[in-house]
Amino acid sequence: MTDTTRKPTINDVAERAGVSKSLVSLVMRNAKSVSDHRRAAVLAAAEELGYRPNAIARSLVSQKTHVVGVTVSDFRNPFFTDVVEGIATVAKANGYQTLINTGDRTPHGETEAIDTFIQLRTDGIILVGTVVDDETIDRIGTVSPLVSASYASGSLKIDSVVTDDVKGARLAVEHLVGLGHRDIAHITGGKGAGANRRVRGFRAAMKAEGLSERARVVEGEFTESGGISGVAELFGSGTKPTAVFAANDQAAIGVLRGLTARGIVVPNDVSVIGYDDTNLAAFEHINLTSVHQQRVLMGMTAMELMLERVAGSRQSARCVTLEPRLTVRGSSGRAPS
Amino acid sequence: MTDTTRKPTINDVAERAGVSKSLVSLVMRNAKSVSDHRRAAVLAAAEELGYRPNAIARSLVSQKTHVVGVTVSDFRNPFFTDVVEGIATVAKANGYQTLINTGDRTPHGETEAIDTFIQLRTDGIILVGTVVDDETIDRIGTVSPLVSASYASGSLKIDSVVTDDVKGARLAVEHLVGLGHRDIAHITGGKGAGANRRVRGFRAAMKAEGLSERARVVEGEFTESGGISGVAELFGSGTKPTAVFAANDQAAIGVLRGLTARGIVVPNDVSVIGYDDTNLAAFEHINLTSVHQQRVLMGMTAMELMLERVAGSRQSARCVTLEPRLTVRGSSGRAPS
DNA sequence: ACGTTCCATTGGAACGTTCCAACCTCGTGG
DNA sequence: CCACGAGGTTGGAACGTTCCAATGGAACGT
Repeated sequence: MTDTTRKPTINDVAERAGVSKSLVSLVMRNAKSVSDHRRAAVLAAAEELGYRPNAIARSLVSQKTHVVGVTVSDFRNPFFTDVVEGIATVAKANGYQTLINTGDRTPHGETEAIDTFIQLRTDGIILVGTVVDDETIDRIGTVSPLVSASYASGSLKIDSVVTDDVKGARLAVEHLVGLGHRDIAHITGGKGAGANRRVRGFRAAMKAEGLSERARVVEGEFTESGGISGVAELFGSGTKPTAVFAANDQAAIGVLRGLTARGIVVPNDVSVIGYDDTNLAAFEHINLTSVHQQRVLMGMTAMELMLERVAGSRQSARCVTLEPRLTVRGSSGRAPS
Repeated sequence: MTDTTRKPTINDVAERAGVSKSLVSLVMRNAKSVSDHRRAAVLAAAEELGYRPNAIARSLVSQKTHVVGVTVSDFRNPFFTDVVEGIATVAKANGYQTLINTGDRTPHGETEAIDTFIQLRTDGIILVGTVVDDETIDRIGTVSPLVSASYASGSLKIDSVVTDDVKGARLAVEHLVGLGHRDIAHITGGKGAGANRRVRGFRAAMKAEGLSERARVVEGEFTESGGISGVAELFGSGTKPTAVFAANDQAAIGVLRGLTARGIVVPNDVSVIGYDDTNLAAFEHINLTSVHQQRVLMGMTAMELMLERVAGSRQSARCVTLEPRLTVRGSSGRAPS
């Protein structure tokens, strides 16, 4: 009562209800061994004062925050927002909050974001499409439960959940070859999470089809401009491909744009395939054939792995692999004869 | 030294460096009145132990968390992610973290999310495109600094930042009228934030043009399906419009889709205008004329208002209005004669 | 030589909870 | 009638920081 602006504490409630703070604490956590009339009195007092338990103080003593930190490399990429949605859904269902941070796509920024989580003592950290190196991941893994989504870390300390990108790339190649394409190019995702596996998958699949020497690979990025510059390189010199497999949907959209600007018609002249099968690909006016990733499931699985770790029910590292599949739309068609 | 797994505390560092915990505290907050050799000793000890200050304990005594809670109604709408990006940028630049939560688009879910923020004692709360009612907003405003983005609350306790949607709608109408259109329809955003203002602006602008009786308004939603059903209604019966103004880009994309399905050519037969001017509108294959909102600026402004409140440098409520402008692309053209 | 000021440093009291051992008060069985 | 256990309740000690008043020197001017 001394200061009317200050938020009421457990002691204020106790005083008003005429009980000890310990009893208020028990009521707030609805313990069973509390008599009905006391419980009612406490709840009434709490209601009257507008008391809300202080999660900060609670965390300090219980050594649990019920918050998991999530770093996401790019907020604008719908792939990531879907993964985050999956994480948030499972988190909320289990009484966890999510603290979201973006590392500005740089290793340094992301490391800083992670450090903040450590200082905040989040119960765990989930990296979505991380760009930090394995050594750093390993180091953090010793300090905090850590799960990586969309990037398979080499570290033995942490869990990860990824799509089988090698297979995803193979699905794309097989589809194109089935349509009669032989000169197929891949625009990579640069240093982005999963980019390596897609390149390897592409090369392996082309080899399996006996098309190794016709496979072209050019360096790109997981962005629209990455796709545009890839097209410039592919169609500037050398044998022009009849099909382009881009490392993600945003890059594929850049490819569509680059091709249109050159007067090349999709899919009549050139077929295009993306990766992720985001909502973008599904828009009728884009209508992009794309390798589907189970994005929301990826996020949900990541959070489930985290819950196992937090509960201490599992010590060993686990890597969950999700199956890709191909969603065929209008941007891929028969190879020109 | 008793427990090797436990995280080191300020006392461990103090002991190792041979100083008091108070001095360690000073070094950690890099206060100036510390001798160089002691500072070096403390930093060395901290480094060796891998000490990271516990932000929880710090918050408890300082009564500041340096975290702001952000509720966002729909993660998948790129408009919101841009606003959040603006918030996060300014927050980070000022040493604040953002805790993001989605209320599952329901008032109840959002209220719950807000309550969690209150228990966590976030320094403030920013609502992005909120769906909760004015009364609740008002109540929360007495407990915590509160800023609403994209929705102008009637509450006098809280700050808000919105786009001048009445003017935005007028820009759309004037553009269409300038192209010779007279039968113009509007598909609304239903109960979404800002939807009302856009309807009012549309009606007012049509009236100003002397076209009140030719204005058609049908109920929609801020989603693709909202646009599709709007088209079904508009072109199912009654005078068919030559131009459709949708309440946001996602709905406009639904409109494009619905029109294409009916064999109606854009913009030759019908012109379409969206709202938000998201990245979607800019995609070459969508190429949508749209009313531009300064999304990132909206987020940045919201966070700046929050900072003023947190610093206590302002008590009175403020409502910042941002200017819309029209981005003309390929989906709007001259009215058919 | 002696106050005075200033700087570096310190221990103890907060902050608002939970946890734990201890304490009543019954009722019950021996 | 007493020992015992169980249910309900309590005060004090954590948790890991920051804040504050106090301390001990060193430097300074007179």
